[in-house]
Amino acid sequence: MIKITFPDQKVREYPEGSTALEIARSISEGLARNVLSAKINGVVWDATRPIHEDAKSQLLTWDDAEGKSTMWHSSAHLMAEALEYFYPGVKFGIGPPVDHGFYYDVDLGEHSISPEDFKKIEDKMLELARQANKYVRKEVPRTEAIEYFREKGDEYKLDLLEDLQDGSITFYQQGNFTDLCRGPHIPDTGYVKAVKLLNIAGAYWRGDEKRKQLTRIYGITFPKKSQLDEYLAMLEEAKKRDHRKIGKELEIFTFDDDVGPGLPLWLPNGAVLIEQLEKLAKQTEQEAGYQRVRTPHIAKENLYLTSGHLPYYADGMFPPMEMDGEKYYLKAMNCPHHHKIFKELNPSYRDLPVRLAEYGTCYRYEQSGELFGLMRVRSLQMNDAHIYCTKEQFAQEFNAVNEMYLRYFKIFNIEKYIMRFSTHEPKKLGKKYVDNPELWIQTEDMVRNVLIDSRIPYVEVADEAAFYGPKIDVQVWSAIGREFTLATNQVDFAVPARFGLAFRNSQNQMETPICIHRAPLGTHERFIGFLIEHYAGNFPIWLAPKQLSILPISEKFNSYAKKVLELLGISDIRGLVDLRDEKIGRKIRDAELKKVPYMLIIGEKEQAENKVSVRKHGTGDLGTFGIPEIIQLIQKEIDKSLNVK
RNA sequence: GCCGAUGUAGCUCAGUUGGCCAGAGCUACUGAUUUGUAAUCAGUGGGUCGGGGGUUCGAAUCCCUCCAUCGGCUCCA
Repeated sequence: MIKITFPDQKVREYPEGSTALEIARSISEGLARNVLSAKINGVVWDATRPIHEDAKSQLLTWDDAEGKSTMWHSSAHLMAEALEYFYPGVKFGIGPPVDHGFYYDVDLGEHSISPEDFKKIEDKMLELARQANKYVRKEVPRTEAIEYFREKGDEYKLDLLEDLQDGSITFYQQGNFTDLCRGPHIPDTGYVKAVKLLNIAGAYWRGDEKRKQLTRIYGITFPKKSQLDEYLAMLEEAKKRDHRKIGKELEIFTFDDDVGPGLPLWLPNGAVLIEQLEKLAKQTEQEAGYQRVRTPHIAKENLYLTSGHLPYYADGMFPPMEMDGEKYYLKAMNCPHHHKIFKELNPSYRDLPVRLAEYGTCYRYEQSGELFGLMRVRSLQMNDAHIYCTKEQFAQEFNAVNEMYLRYFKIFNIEKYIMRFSTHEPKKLGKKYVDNPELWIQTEDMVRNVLIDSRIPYVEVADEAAFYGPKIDVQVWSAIGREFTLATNQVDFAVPARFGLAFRNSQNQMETPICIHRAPLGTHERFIGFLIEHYAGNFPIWLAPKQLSILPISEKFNSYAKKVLELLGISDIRGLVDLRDEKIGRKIRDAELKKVPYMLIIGEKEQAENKVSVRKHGTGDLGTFGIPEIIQLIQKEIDKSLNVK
């Protein structure tokens, strides 16, 4: 007998060799039907794999992320079986579960596949699923595994076997399909009740662009048909939030072929958004002791040779222009210019920290395939500043920056994010990273301590640092689920020395400052793109391009409406009058569709009483207000949004 | 940059096997209407069918090429 400990700490005894499925059945048949896999002593196992020793056990169902993963991993095998049926000789790369579904990388050889083929593959998968074929685990000696895939001619699996030790190799077989796989899998294919193939993409073998590109097929499966319908509905909803769609509808930005890819044109509404954002940032930074500077968009080659960017990152910059026998580059970052300003200021330790802020426009040559609406562009305005401080001041400065991030997140109601702390990889010192092992460790410790002390949740990832120091990136997700860096906070202990930056310390010795690169609002392009999706275009009133729309019932009230707009304008309220010869229902509809926060309706009664009827976007009629009252209402709402300390 | 898909009026789209001057709705403009909380009616205008080249008696439709966009991969200082 073995002792099984459940998550609630209850212990029960089972015969040696029992499976998670049998354990589930001993509790209830219903549970047994839902068990997809189990966590045995912290490792996810097949529900049908015998357990031979005392263990902590957690049964995994569709409600557990790991249960879903098991299902999707098995679904990848199911899709592989269907693919092999239609495309004999297909070779398989890897086929893992992902956040929403699974994919399989395949080499179709002579064949090709398009979305039109999805239906027949889905149908085949469902047919195979109905057969409820068992997923059978088999431990295989390495030589036998190699023999199997050599005979099958699958060089990708052979490549994978290169990295595997004898004794750790397992095959899983269901129906007519056998795969090299560590598992685990669901008990049989019958658990799959709904299948949807999502898209096709190219993917390099082992993620290496020098290797062959395979065809990646994405799909998702569910244990219930209704769950698939819900998922598809959710995808449709997400598409409605897409900043590219809303950005067009609300006339925020556009791209033009003659201007160039990745070079956004900000329409008047978009310009208001940026200006409001900058107004907030300037105010925040002024309070935090930053000074504003301004620098040109280009610089001579030598600046980037000094900074060390050119040898490493020339590919990411626009090619140089030649002028008077000199090469000039469009700046891809502001720091070198700011370093020069620091040098000119020639501060002593008494003047530190020096905090230089500039929302400089930078140009980066992103690969054409990388461009993505406002989220990934070639001209970008960084919410940039560089803080030069002493080692002693570092922790406090770094912490203050993090606090500024958190304050912004509160203002924008950003709740779903991850702080990603990127550190160096010692083996790559001198190549990818500046060769100064002590400083790396010392700086990373300083950053880690700040994070721990301020109890900011974070994840640490090795080998993702900047070449000049560790960094913290704030990761968020777009409406369609793509992850990207919103804000960044980087430590630089290397480049200031390259620029010969120094200050005189209290002992009258020259010392190199540490530099903190920080961009809490990332780039204004990406931040606005994110905000459009975050708010689905329903901006808080302080940001809204038009805060209200004044809607006269008929032409007779146009002049009173214009007067109201003028009065509101004196209080810095942004609005417009809908002077079109349309009925009020139409004007309201259009203002609602444009997501204008407030509509002021003006007719005979309002004009006579010197008042306005207020309708709130998405809410409806609020009743009649005097002009001072409406000003107060809006100003209160703005204060509430911005004063969140 | 790579794989795959897409590109028709300001916007959203139809035109699916090549065949009369390329269509619709919304927008815009003109007129009528003077309107009370999510679309008033009528008329008018608007398109090098992404660009270039080719096949054909004839191309939005077939082929080549370039550009852009979309989904991924790679990249992201």
